Amino acid sequence: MNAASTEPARELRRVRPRRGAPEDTRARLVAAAADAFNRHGFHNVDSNRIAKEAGYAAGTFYKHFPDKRAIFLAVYDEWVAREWAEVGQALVEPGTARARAERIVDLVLAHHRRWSTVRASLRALVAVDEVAREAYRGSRRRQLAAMARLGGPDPRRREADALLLFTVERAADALADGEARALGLRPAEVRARLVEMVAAHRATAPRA
Amino acid sequence: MNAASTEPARELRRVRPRRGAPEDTRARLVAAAADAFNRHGFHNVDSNRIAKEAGYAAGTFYKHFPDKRAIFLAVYDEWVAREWAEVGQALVEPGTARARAERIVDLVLAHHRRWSTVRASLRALVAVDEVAREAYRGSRRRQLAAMARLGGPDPRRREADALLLFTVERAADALADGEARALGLRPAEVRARLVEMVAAHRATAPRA
Amino acid sequence: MNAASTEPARELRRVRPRRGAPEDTRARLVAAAADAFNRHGFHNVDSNRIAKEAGYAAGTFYKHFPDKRAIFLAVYDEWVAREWAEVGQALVEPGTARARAERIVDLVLAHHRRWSTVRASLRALVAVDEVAREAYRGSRRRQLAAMARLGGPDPRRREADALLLFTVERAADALADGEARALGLRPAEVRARLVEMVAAHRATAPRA
Amino acid sequence: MNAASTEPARELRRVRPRRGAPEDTRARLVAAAADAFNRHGFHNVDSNRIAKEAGYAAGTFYKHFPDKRAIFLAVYDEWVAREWAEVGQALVEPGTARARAERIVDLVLAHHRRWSTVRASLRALVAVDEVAREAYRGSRRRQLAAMARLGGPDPRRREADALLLFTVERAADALADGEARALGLRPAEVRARLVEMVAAHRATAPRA
DNA sequence: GATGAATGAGCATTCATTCAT
DNA sequence: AATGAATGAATGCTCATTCAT
Repeated sequence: MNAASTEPARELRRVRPRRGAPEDTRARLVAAAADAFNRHGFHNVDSNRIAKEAGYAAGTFYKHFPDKRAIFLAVYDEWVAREWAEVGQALVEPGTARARAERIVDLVLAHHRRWSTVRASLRALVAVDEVAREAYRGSRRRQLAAMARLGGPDPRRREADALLLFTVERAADALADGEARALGLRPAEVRARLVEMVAAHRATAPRA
Repeated sequence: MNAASTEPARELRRVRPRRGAPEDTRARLVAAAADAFNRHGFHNVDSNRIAKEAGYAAGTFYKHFPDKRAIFLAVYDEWVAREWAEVGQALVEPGTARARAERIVDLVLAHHRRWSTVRASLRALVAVDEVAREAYRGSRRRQLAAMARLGGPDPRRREADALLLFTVERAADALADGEARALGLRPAEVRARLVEMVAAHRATAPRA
Repeated sequence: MNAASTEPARELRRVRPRRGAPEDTRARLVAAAADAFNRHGFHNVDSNRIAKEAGYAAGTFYKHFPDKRAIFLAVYDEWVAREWAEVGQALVEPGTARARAERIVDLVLAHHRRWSTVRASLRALVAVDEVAREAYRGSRRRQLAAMARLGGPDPRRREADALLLFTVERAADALADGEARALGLRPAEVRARLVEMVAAHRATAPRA
Repeated sequence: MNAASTEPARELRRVRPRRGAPEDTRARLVAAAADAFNRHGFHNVDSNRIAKEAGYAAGTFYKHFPDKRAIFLAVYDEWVAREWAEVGQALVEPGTARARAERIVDLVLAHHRRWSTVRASLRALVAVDEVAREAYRGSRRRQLAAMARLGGPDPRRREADALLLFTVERAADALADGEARALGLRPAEVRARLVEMVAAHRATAPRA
């Protein structure tokens, strides 16, 4: 009924009960994992540490996830879910196409800033791990399908949608992980150009 | 003076001498590493294996590289050197801007196809490792500087250059690693759009 | 008064009550454990799994058994009790010594077939675990004493009894676990020889 | 040319060189493993401990054996090789059939005393592990074939051979692991009966 | 009596790296 | 320059057991 409904309804208390609801434990583990993966990358995080940082013993981890990859993909799922929810929200808010484009670009930038290292880890994992690849691609397919629905039934635009997506994402990565700054790019200028591209794209235009 | 000069001058014999020139050993190790990293990703390759597949004993590796990261960066250096040499070559060849753009896009696509997994590994490593980050960014700075030189002294175009670079690279990644196909994108259409973007960009225009 | 009296009198209902009689719970756990131990061997079975397969939660197991070894020994006790009951029955049934011998050998073969893996686990455990050793040896002592009682008060025959027991058991193991077949032994021939040995042994002769 | 040729030619020095011949390392690991398995059983021994007790670091183990099962089977192989060599020797030594039978029984008893726990572990493993099963059965097949060769070409005796083998082994186990004593069996009497059985068996008769 | 989430010590295995030869 | 046996810290994962509910 309200935007907050995409947030976990249950507030995770700092002092956890000795025996909590599984979904709370899972959520705490995912939160700790997101943090750890984002700080150190998939391969520099170990499952014992995730558990400990979530406030649990090593073994608890494996009651909730079969392995490290699984929690990584859960982290990915959560990131995607949040990003889509917010972008979806931004798309239906009133205002000019440009205002919408600005909101979307800023949202994406914020998300990439938040998930920068996890993003890089994910792509590296996807390159090499079949299961991760399937999870990733499924998610991407749904994302592109959603974009297509926004733009009406012109299948020839699929490639245009994808290219815009790629550009915005790659630029957001560069802004998020410091590459843009290292290259001497002015963030505001990059952002402005992204906004322009998004605004120009029919997918963000109001539905006819 | 010709493209072949970027190739290793010395032909690496299959049957290596028991005690060869250091640069040959190094080259063989880098070649084996490139292959392994590209097949399995940085973290799934072990240094003993690289040595063995290059035809050496485990210890030999550490006579030529201080650690695994170092040889990974050497692989990166080689990839970049080859790509730039070829793209540089393509830029000065005669023909229309569109023909040049096609050559460049095809070159980049070929390179991304060849290095797809290493690319993903590199970005994951860069996200997390200071030394790799410096190496990567230095290389990127030089690349952007080269693009800037092509386009004349308009500093405001720096961001445009970078965005084009990002788009082409990200799209090439998607084509190379199967993401494009998984998303139902038509490779020819993606390529055509990239060619268009490159051709339209002033950096590929003949120098005034 | 009849053979069935060694069977659990109480029929274990499939749908167990949330809170049943302790002996029922125990029986269900032992049955599940027997099955699991026999399928995978003592060390490849975990107590949580036993509980779950008996239809209980992990903790319930420890309300009824102090540890995994204890339930294993309970399984052993049950196997022994059933085997003795049946063999004892066979011994008092009418017929020739040979017919009795056949019944006994077939019974033993059937039991070994049923308990083959548990038997191997037991001996491995006994070799290494003091408590299991005591339980096992007590049971064996009673068994040999029973055989001795059958044969009258000739203490010099103790070794002969034991050797027959060993031979029949070892051969039954080989038939049960596939070793005999792997060695190219003909089951019928092995059985025939066992029957002969048992028939010839005075323990199976009718009491004087 | 002499019996000693079945012994390792190379004397393993207590103070090992930092970098020895692989076969020495392997031999030391197998010796340590034999000891450990025999003391604590397969499942209560860990590979790190084997390595440490052989005087090596944990990782060294895995340079010589793929896993714990492999070294266990190597221990088994060595035990079998030694036992066969000694029994083979005893069979061709001069003397009466009875003297030969005594030597053989005593040899087998000594071996079972030495390997008692490993034997129990092996059978438990064989019950549950395909690879161990194959290794075990191959070895047993060869053993029975060797017995058959001793006794001439009477295929109907295969079962008799096997039953004798089973009886001697099982009794030797009982004597070795304390079961015989616990059952009140007199070792000398058991031994005497075994000798008798072996002497009576044609396999130990001099070749016609 | 039963639950089931949580525990935490333990274990098999890996791999970047060293160094005596 | 090359070898390759050896290292040992690290890590993913298991499982018997506990205890608050």
